[in-house]
Amino acid sequence: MSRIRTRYAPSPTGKMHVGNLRTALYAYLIAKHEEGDFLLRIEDTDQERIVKGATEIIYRTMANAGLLHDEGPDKEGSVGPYVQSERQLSGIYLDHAKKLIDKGEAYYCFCGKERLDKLREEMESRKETYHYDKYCMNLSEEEVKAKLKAGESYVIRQNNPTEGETTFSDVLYGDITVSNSELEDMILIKTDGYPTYNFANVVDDHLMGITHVVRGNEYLSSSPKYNRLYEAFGWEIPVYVHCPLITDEEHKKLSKRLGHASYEDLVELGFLDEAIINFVALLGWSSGNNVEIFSLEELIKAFDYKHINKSPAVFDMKKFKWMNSEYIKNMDEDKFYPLVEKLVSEVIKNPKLDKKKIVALAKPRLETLKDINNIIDFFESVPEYDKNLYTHKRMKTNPENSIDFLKQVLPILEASDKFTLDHLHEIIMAFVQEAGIKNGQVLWPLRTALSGKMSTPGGAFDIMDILGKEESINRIKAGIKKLEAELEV
RNA sequence: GGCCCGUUGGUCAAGCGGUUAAGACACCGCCCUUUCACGGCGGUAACAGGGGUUCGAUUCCCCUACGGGUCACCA
Repeated sequence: MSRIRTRYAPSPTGKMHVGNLRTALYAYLIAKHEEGDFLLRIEDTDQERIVKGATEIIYRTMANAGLLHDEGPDKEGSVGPYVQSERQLSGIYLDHAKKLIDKGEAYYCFCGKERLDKLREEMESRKETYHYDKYCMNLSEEEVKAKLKAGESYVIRQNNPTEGETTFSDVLYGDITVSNSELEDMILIKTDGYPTYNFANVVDDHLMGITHVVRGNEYLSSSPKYNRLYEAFGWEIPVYVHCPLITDEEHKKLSKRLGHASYEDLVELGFLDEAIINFVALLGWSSGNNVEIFSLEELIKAFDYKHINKSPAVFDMKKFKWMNSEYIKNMDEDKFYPLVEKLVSEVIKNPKLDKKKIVALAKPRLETLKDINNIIDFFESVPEYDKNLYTHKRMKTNPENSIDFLKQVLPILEASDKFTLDHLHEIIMAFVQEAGIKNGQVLWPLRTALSGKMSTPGGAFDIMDILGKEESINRIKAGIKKLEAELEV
């Protein structure tokens, strides 16, 4: 067995879509599982669609995701260059196309847009599927030479048989056979001299020694044409791995409109790199032994591409959020804090508040990084709230008795010189015991007055510990005032 | 429309001729608890339909239905 080589071959046309990311990930995992090579090749043969900066996005995304390539434009190997527009300069694509012409497997075509449009129209009106009609196949060698000499613009097309059938094999989908009459004489070299994706892809995969072609399901139906190209060249056909689609909740292809289309969007929404990789890996693949949380290293070890699913997978935001929260919970505080420091600073301005403590408290309850501000904003200031927040059925508290409880604890807190977690716990609990009431009867009103929120990270003690004595007491007083004002008839 | 592919609970998914058809997310209930959450325990919920093959089909074959992909000088 030769060394496995896979590649990720994106076009620099924008952000990195989740579907592409998964294709890249699977290609990476397949190679690394067997200690093979993973290459990055930029397919920029459509000069019009190139988006400036898109290549940088690809580099950045791959790096952030941890999908490090062994060879690529920025990491030269022995089969470079790794950018198709650069490869084009040496004329390899045209040379290869000409080899095919010599073998009768391709031909020059001089048909202009007008004729093609007309042809298409005619066929459509007859309800036939459009196929190029091999018109230029009938040109004699002399005619071709004359046209070339005259400088007529041309393309080179693949010459596919019209009878018989072609079979190709995919590891996941098995043998797929199509009638040759379905095969279009696809264009190999465009008028501008650039190869089409279809052609460059095959040529480069072969020249770069790619053993496993990993790509999206959408290429499944064009694969027979690729096979014919390999056969025409007499090249060894690679192992095909066509990955299933990723869809949205409506079972439609993921789109940008949903806001979770690209890797960058997900990061923007507050998802962690590791969680994204983990989740995307599980969209279409499973380890088979009930493990779901995988680091990239663990994925490499566990990944067996023969277990990739055939059916499309829905990108479920809920499960994704759960997974992200798992990663957040398990992260070291020191590593986590820098990730949210900026966000937290937008909300917590009071220099007396210990942001690290606040973050530590909020961390276990986050689904995404972005959630944090809505959870901790009350530390900065108490929001407007309804007095009925003081009502708690199980604690048997209500606005009326909350006033009493708050008034009773207030002097105890005021008298305390220490405001540490332990000490607060001690003095409040002593009071609770003495008064013969339930913990919640004093703690619930306290927490409400301190936060003005239905739910908070941590409890009354944690909040007081962070707020400090002065602010805590002010808030409790404000709570009493509010209740008195609102209960007054 | 032609061609190709797919179809196990709401979602992700185990299963690869004989199972009480796993597990996870979500949902519901209970417990824990100063709230929510976390955590623990439990529950509801699935083999698209119809024919074969077989002693026996979720597993193999065919048909239908539904879903998706593809039909460019885009990748």
